[in-house]
Amino acid sequence: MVGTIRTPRDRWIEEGLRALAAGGPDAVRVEALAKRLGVTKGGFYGFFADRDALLEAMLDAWERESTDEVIDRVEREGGDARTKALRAGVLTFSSDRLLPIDLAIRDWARRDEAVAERLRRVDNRRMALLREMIGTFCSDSDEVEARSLLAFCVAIGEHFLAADHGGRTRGQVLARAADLLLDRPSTTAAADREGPR
Amino acid sequence: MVGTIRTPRDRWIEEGLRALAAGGPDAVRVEALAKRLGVTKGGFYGFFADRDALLEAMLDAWERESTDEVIDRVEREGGDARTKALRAGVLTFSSDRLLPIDLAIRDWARRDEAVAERLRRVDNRRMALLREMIGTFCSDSDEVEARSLLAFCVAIGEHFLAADHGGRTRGQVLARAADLLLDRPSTTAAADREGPR
DNA sequence: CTGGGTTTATACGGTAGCGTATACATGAAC
DNA sequence: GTTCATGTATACGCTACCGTATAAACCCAG
Repeated sequence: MVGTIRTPRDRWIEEGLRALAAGGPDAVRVEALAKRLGVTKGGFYGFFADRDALLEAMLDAWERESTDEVIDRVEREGGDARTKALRAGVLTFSSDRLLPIDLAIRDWARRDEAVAERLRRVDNRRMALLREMIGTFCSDSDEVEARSLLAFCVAIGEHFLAADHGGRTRGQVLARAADLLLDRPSTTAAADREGPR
Repeated sequence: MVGTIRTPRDRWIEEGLRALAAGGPDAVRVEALAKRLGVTKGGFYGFFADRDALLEAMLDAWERESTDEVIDRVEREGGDARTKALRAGVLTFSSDRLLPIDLAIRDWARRDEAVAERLRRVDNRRMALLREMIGTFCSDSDEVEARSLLAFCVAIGEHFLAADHGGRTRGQVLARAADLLLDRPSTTAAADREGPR
């Protein structure tokens, strides 16, 4: 090793993910990233063969970060299944950093089969966590699957929806939806109902 | 009127929506549309001031088509609330034409406030239909809202999810999820099998 | 058949981005 | 202090696209 690396490979990936989150894959442009990093694109092609190689590396980083790292951390901190699955969801879907990247990749996957394949791997691991959590209070495996899908869809779909809720906040409605999905008596009930089934 | 219009304004909008559905707003490029229409961009600037004007017109067309037209048709064909809301959903979310446009606009709305505002108008009308349908069998308005949100999120989120379901098809799991949301006894009850519906 | 308005083709200048080539700068090793 | 690999700046050719200008093609009215 001789010359000091001022802008290492990881910085390009990090900045690329930021651009992806902000504007989708089309917004990941080598010269724009360089400008944001305060350098020119001179060094870029030492780390990456071309723009596509950066996109691949970004997806690698995202995939690792949103599966292994999240799961490692969840396992390390322990707790029961419900606690762990909840923490996994929080780590992913409440992260100002990971969430926008996640959403951008979901849209990207609709148009690129290779991206869809990666997303499938990640989503399957997340679904496994959801099944584990919901399986703690529901024994019908078909219903576990349905509730897990509902939970996952709401975690994602919520961010693609623009509807208002007549005086209620989105958070309030989501809380009530979680009660339904997790088969909890509603915490805000009036003349109250009960969860399905 | 003299010269015949070979490529009327609507053709540009239609082709623009196709490009939007296929590749997002960045894929709507004047010269690319012209090529697909078999002309050059010569006539484009007679109909539109610039590319942004086309994007606006596309959004206008989409907004009208996915609210007024759907709702007119639903009302015209009649039926009870449940039937009508269901038909509205089918018209929008089972359309090979409208669905991909809808999804593309949802992603677009995350980055453009003006698009988000339009989406809010459309989504609010759709939510109203859902509330109406779910209100026919559920009286707690908070729960109606929660179930409507869940239904909407699953209708959208489903397309942004890549997970598998362990032997089941996505359709089967969705059918069971619909049973839960609509408070129907499951049609695929506990111990048995068979397809959706 | 001719005139005139409308649509389209073609050509242009400008910007932005990719990928390459090449020279410069840096700092650890010797 | 020299060496030298490595990261960086700069310049280049190329392509794609935008928006404008202008000329050609077209079609209907008269």
